[in-house]
Amino acid sequence: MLQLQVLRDQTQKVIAGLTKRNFREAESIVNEVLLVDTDRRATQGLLDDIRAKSNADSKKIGELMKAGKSEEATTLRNAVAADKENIKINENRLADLEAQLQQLLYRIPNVPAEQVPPGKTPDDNITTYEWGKVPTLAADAQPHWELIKKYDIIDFELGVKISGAGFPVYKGKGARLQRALINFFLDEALALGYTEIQPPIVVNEASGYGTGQLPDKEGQMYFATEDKLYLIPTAEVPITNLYRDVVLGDDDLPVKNVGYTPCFRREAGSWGAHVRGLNRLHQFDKVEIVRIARPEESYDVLEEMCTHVQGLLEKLELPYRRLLLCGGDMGFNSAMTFDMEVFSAAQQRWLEVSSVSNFETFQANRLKLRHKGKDGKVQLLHTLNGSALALPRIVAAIIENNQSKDGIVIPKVLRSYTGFDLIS
RNA sequence: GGAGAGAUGCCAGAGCGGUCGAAUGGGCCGGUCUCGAAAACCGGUGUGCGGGCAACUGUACCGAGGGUUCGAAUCCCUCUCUCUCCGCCA
Repeated sequence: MLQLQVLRDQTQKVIAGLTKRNFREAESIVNEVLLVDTDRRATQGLLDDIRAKSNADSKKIGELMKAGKSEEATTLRNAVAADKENIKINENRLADLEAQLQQLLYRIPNVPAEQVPPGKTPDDNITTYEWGKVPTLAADAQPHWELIKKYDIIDFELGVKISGAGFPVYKGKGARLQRALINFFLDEALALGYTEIQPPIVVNEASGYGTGQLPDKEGQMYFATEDKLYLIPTAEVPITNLYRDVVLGDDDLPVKNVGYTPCFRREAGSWGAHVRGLNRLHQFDKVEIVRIARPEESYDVLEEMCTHVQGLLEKLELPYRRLLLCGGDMGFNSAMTFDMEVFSAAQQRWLEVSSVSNFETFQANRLKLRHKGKDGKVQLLHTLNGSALALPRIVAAIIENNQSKDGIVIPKVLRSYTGFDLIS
């Protein structure tokens, strides 16, 4: 959620930024916000004045009663009663305007950072870095959904039986590969000074609002109606919400958290040819890094996070490219996002395995996550997060790129974690 | 699931329906003292919104939401959460 103050002070800049991400209603909705806000402030001014008068009169009534001047007190009492009506009317009006404002603000996406290129589709994303050589596979190379059957390591049919489509069962070396990757990712983050968090994997409604899944995206989350709890779509939600309504001091910064959780996504209506096998699931595993930083440092932090993620891919010997997302391809909350994509030789396509974003104050404003310095000044912090990494597509890429006539070769860094070199 | 107790500022903990944004203690920050520190003493120490260049000022907030009253942290109702005991249990 954008800050009203920013909307007021930098109206044109905001509109220009929103236009960069093809948010068509930008101008009209921002103007509506400004209009409602003006009304809101006028109403509050009026309300405060009436309240001030009413408070003063009430106090006076007390004094008059004490002094025994009950007639004067009664007169004043009637005056206050009239004010009370007026207060009620304006309170309702104010609440109404605030709700309107809130709804409008919820609809406005974040303003892209300066460096974000304009554009509408993924074709407009800019490749800022590429690493590794795409392996040349044998002519009979197979996609992972064939290989997992061949080696019997991931079973979709079994998943369908006990849960449904998109809930695979990992078996034997498949399960061990999963566990190895999770541990590897966590250890790599810990080595960089991250604190490991094991959060709940269901969250309440307030948390959904805090990180921006609610309102509007409730259709993407599984919901336990009896207890009004949402299954998390990413660890970002619980880990970032740890800091909801929190004022951090200098000693609390920087915040560097890492957490492994399963993630649940309904992915309503997004099934098709491109989402075969592990490419898109209802439940998958992910190690997420979450950072909270001072505004002036957040872009350095973003770079640091990207470097970390790229390091993971390099250690896994997976060829990848780094994309700076264009305005039109960025998520609603993000000010700047880098995607890491791994090339799958067998599918002959790039697979997104990580998305690293700086939300600037967009989430912090909703969360009321602030920093209070030694000078006593309170300001919103910046939040960032990134996958480091999401498992299924990494697994898909490893299986496909490392296939050989002997079996699937486990990347060297993982071998101490898996306990085996080969899936055969 | 059953019974009871409670929810107040960074923490602990007071608070006859008006003088309570809130005693007191601790913590923290600043100062005096000191070569330095401790102790002691003095002062300061919430957030949102509105107005103001600012000093400052109006208003709201004592778990959340309603209600009674001229006036509510204080009375009433509902909800949420926490704690204790019992039951169940990984």
